[in-house]
Amino acid sequence: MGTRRSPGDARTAGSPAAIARPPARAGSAGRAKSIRLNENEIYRRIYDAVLDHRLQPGTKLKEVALAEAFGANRGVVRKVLTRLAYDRLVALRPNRGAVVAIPSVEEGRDLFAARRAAEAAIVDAVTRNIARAELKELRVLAESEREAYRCGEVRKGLKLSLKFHRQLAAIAGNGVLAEFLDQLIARTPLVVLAYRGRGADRTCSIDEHIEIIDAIATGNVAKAVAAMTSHLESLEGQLDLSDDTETSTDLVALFGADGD
Amino acid sequence: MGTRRSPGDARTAGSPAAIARPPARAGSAGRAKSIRLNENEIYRRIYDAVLDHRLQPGTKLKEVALAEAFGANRGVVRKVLTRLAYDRLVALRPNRGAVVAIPSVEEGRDLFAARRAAEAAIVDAVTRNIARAELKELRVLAESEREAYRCGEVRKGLKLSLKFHRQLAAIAGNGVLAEFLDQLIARTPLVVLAYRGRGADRTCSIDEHIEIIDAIATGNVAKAVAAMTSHLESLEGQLDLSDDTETSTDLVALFGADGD
DNA sequence: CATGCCTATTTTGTCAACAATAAAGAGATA
DNA sequence: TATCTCTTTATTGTTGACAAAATAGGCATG
Repeated sequence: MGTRRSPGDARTAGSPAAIARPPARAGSAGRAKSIRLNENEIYRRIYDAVLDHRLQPGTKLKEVALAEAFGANRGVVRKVLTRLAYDRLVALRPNRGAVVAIPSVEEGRDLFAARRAAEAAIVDAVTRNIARAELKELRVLAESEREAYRCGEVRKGLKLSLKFHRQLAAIAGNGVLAEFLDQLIARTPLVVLAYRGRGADRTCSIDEHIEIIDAIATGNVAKAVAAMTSHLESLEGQLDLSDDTETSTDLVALFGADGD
Repeated sequence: MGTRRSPGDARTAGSPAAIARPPARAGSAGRAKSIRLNENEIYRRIYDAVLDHRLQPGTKLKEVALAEAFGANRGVVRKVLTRLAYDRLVALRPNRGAVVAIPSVEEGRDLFAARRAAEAAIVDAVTRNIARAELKELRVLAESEREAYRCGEVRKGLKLSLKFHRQLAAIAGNGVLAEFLDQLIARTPLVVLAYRGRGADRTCSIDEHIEIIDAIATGNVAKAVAAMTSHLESLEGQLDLSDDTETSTDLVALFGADGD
């Protein structure tokens, strides 16, 4: 059952094989033998690939190619794609297959607004209830994040940065909110990737994380919430979410131009 | 996502056929002929059945029975169940089939807390931005809701009540938040059904909806948010979400009892 | 030379048979 | 009579073949 197409043409950043390969660097560079992976593992691989910026928005995800890459059945891949579509990480167009989702600017803005709402509630609860040990853990986490960035390990830093937000949600102790935030966090990298402006490499500024922790330690709820809110606003501010974009908008801009 | 236990046994309130039948009263009482339904319609039917309190938590949903009821393939039913599981409306136990979800007390509390956070953000945005026409629409909606309850049409009233909350989300204009709220709204009836205390029939008190509208009309953001918050708290207050329940707790209580 | 139509190939969607697992029931034994 | 085990039945899970749709490429035509 040949994928006979030449490797050259898919200029897609992540070839199926590259996605299938675990995030680790190529130890035995030769063959990533694709041992049979089960549904959850496949899901996790693709999920992580999106979080790691290894999958560009718009990349087509063909069922057979993925099936081969993961050494799995096509039906399994199909189920995974369905789950990812539910997470809004991929878009499933009827009869036309799956692509990595391309969030619209509006979706991007809504996403950040939703994060502000959710994380404000989380920080509120955390500030009222946090134990000393949990606070300590947060500091340790932030410290290793800073360390990762200092050593230039951006991917690890990014991962720890996400973990910081998740950890806060866990401390807040609301499973429903935590799950929602998880979905929002997973979608954020796609927005960042699609709309990053000039120098927006560091997704979360580490200093702001520490500011948040300090504010929480204060016990001042309003201050802690404000710290989180401004952190998210600063993150959003690094993006270019002005009204244009949207593929069709290219045409609109073209027609609207006075260049005739 | 635990949800094990089946204390009262699935004394299946809704037979598959009853679920399949559209919410309308039996016009031609004889055979609900079950014309082939597609995936989305089946999904909607079950979804509505949960919202309408026609499906009790814990009811077993067998694949073949549903397939026959809907005149559909088993594979289609399976996909629908997967989607519903993602919505947390059904619990999918490996190799043991699907049941209508039985939310835990903790999940119930988290759900209401999440609703407070989400709807506070929504009311905040709405109060700042609402147009006169939209305000008018809200009043009309609340009025027809009151009318439905006055005429004893509880099911219609309940549906309009949910619509009120959704409408607010729509006015707020944040698609991501609206979608999240939609999921929370869908799960609420299950919590109500599982934990309703004494006389908790009216799920949303209509007067409180009108109070919310009035507060929004004022333009006072804090007041509007407070109105929504207290509305949700009053709703939650009608439930019995004390710490017990949870099947395992039955055992604990049993062993802990001094009856020996 | 560009454009529209038609065929070939790729890709997705559906289904039905088969396999694996859990529930139910019968029978035996203490 | 209660309990345990073994067999039978019912239900879920998986796979592969088949059908339908969309894309891509070639061909004729204006």
